[in-house]
Amino acid sequence: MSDTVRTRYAPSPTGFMHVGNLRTALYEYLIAKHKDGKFILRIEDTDQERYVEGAVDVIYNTLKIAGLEHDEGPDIGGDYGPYVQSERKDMYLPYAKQLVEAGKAYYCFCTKERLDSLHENEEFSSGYDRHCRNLPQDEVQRLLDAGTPYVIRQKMPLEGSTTFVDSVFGSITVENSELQDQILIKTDGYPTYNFANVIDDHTMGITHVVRGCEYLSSTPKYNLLYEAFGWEIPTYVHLPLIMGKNEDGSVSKLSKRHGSTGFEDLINEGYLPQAIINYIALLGWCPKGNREIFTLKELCENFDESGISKSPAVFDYEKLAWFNAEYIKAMPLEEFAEIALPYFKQAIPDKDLEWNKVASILQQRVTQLTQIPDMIRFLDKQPEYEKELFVNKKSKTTLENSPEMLRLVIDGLEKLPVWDNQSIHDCLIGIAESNGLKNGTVMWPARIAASGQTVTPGGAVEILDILGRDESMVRLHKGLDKLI
RNA sequence: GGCCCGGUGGUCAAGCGGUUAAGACACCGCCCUUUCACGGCGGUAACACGAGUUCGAUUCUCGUCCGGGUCACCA
Repeated sequence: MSDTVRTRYAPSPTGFMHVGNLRTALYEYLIAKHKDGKFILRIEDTDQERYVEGAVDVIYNTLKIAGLEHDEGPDIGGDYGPYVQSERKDMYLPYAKQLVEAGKAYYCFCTKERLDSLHENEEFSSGYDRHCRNLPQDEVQRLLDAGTPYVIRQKMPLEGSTTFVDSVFGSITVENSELQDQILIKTDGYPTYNFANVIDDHTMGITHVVRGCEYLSSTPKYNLLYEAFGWEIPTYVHLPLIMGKNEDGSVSKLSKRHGSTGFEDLINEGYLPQAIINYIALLGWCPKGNREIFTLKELCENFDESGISKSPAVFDYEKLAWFNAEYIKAMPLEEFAEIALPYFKQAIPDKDLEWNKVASILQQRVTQLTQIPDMIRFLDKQPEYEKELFVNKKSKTTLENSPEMLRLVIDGLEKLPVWDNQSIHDCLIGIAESNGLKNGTVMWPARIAASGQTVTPGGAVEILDILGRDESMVRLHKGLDKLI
């Protein structure tokens, strides 16, 4: 086997892609691609009870939108298939039996009920008493022949300790007495997650096992399995958890109550895939320099495991929004206009404005696409407004001088031969100049009359331009009427 | 509760025995500007606590406290 790095993303199809999972997938991708390795997708569907229709497509879609293209997987094949655990079902039992023969595992015939009752007994608070661990060979055979339901459990050493090295957390030692004789094969014949993982990772040639650090404490069991088979232990990379901030200020593992935690939810809230990827890449990993904006390709080039942090990180929607705004500002106008169009139509379904102009005034001030409708609705229907809006200290506008300003503006604009940004601009600036006024003194009333609100995307000139001559004149006159 | 892991400003974080303890988001102020925003400049704000090692600890060791994870026929 070559020394190519092979990582795998092994989600179970639940129909929901949590950002924590996505971040794991991202790091797996980056670790592989940084070294020109392979990123493999494997579907872990050994839990038949939790199967969700269409959930696999959610995984494909997310990876595609996020740009995390896998090199091998159920949909595209590869040399190590099949890539769906349920299709590999028959592979696991022989391995488990091999362990039984080697004395590293054993059949357990305990019923669920008996185990449950053990839970209530303090003496066996672990919920297991190793009842079947030393069953005589002939008794085992007798029960097997009788068709008694069984599971196969891993036989943990009763004493000593197991040490493993994680490339993020370093060396970790656990007493073997802490380890339960975990189930390898369930009654239904399916392997448990932990067992299937080891078999699959080994048979698929996975070199780096990347996963959330909730698996840190079960890693010794994995190693005991690798050792029992005489297999090479992969490099472990355990990632710190992503937390969410609670209302009382405390933190806990990121979940729905903290807001949107699904990739799809975030997209629906107007965040760009690249911005999400960029942000979560930096949640738990720090590049060498001070740069923060990275394309996926640049992340691949710059990623290195030594920058992964050990402590959990709180997901911050404000920082995500900042990244999002940066990505929006950086894209070509045409591209922004295209992705923003649905939001334009949402606010103004019936009118056909010059969307490129709308996009150009919006692009520099949008942080989430979903904010767009509220920002531009006034272009379609002017909101009711109070005449007090005309008063602005900084622009030196009052209820007294505003009517005059509007008259000047109306007179000036009426004479314009062409209605475009440049002409309107020159006209308004000209009015200010020839009357010895601040630009703002002219612009403020014009913008208020044109929009009906104090905060607008773009200034008076842009808004008048977009509204067009007719609508502009109607609004300016209406503003004037309001004042006199 | 046992075991494992972590603890630098509100958040993400750099640091790896000697620093004025970076940078980013957020916040505040100023400038620019036809508003808001953008942009520019500046500011507030941190090494959980207590011992020890050391000439010297944010950095190393131990304890305390706090936070998290894990103890399934779930993954």
